[in-house]
Amino acid sequence: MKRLPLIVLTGPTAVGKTDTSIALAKAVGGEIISADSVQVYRYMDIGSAKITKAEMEGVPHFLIDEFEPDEEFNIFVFQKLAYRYMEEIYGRRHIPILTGGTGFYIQSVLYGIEFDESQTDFSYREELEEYAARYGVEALHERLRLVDEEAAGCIHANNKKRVIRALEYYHQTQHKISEHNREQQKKESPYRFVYFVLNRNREELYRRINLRVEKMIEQGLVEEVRGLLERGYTRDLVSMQGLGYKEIVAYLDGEYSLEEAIERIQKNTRHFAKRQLTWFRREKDVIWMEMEQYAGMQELLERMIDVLEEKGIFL
RNA sequence: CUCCAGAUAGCUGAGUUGGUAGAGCAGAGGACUGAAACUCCUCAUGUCACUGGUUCGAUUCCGGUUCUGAGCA
Repeated sequence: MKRLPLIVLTGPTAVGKTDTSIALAKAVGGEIISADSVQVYRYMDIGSAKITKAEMEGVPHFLIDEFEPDEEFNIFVFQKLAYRYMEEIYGRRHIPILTGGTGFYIQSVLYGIEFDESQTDFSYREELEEYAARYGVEALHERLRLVDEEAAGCIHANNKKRVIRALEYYHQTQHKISEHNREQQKKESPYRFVYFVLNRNREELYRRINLRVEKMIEQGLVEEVRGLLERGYTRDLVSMQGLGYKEIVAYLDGEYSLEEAIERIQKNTRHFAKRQLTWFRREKDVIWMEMEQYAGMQELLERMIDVLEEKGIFL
């Protein structure tokens, strides 16, 4: 069975993925699938640094602007849609390029992680949430230990969200999530893939992040958030937890000044970039591209195409 | 000028009734398998401004110096 080609292009936020993805897509005849948990939402453009129609330069893009901010979107939904689009792209004899900063999403597609068909059980989550509020996170963790000792050993009691998910998993499937995870971890990718991670030196990356946040404000991030609130999207939505959105909402609610909101967005974005790098470091078969090693886009592109040829992507 | 207050980790602060020091933030590292731009874990030797003195021992007490703030001119 011949493995299908897949290009992954990722890296920490503000590293320069968007520009690179367009150049690469044009060079290899690729179509882009966005692996970004915020750009999928409509009306969230400035804060998510969403690519504009003009910047796309005619390259097809998927999973951008496909959901309303109050629709449920998660990795399960993402994966299903990504596979659907990939099939279409292969049908056109094009190469899918998975681009975006959500490492978890990329992993789910690349390794074909299997998810249970059952729907998110919000009421059960809420029930556990209340249990934790009443008896403490330790007690909740103890409940997990009773049904899945291994998972309890891996998940810190303070990590309430993960503890709840592990309990939810057991509740829905009668199986231990730790066993499920162990099986999924063994998986080999069914694709002939190249996984590029763009990177640059930390100071430079942080400088770019700080600058980008300032630009977002100039471009009207505050107005964008105000618009979202006027449309009725509230701060408790998952989409509104996005970087830049939650802080501006808090500012508009009078919790702190605009200046402080800006500083918080910058800080939180730096932290996010750091977490992304931790994720990518752990991924296997990753090809790191240090941006400062290349004089410009042309040079970077040439190097990437060399790698693609070596790996037999164009076979 | 002041029988005034302060000078402690990159920043902001605690503290040591004299036995060489803790926090928060920043920063670094890590985890993550249906909320993932989420959530969570780990990481501090710093001439305790400088300089004399008292003391077995001073960052901690006393004197002086420098700087900062406040006040008075």
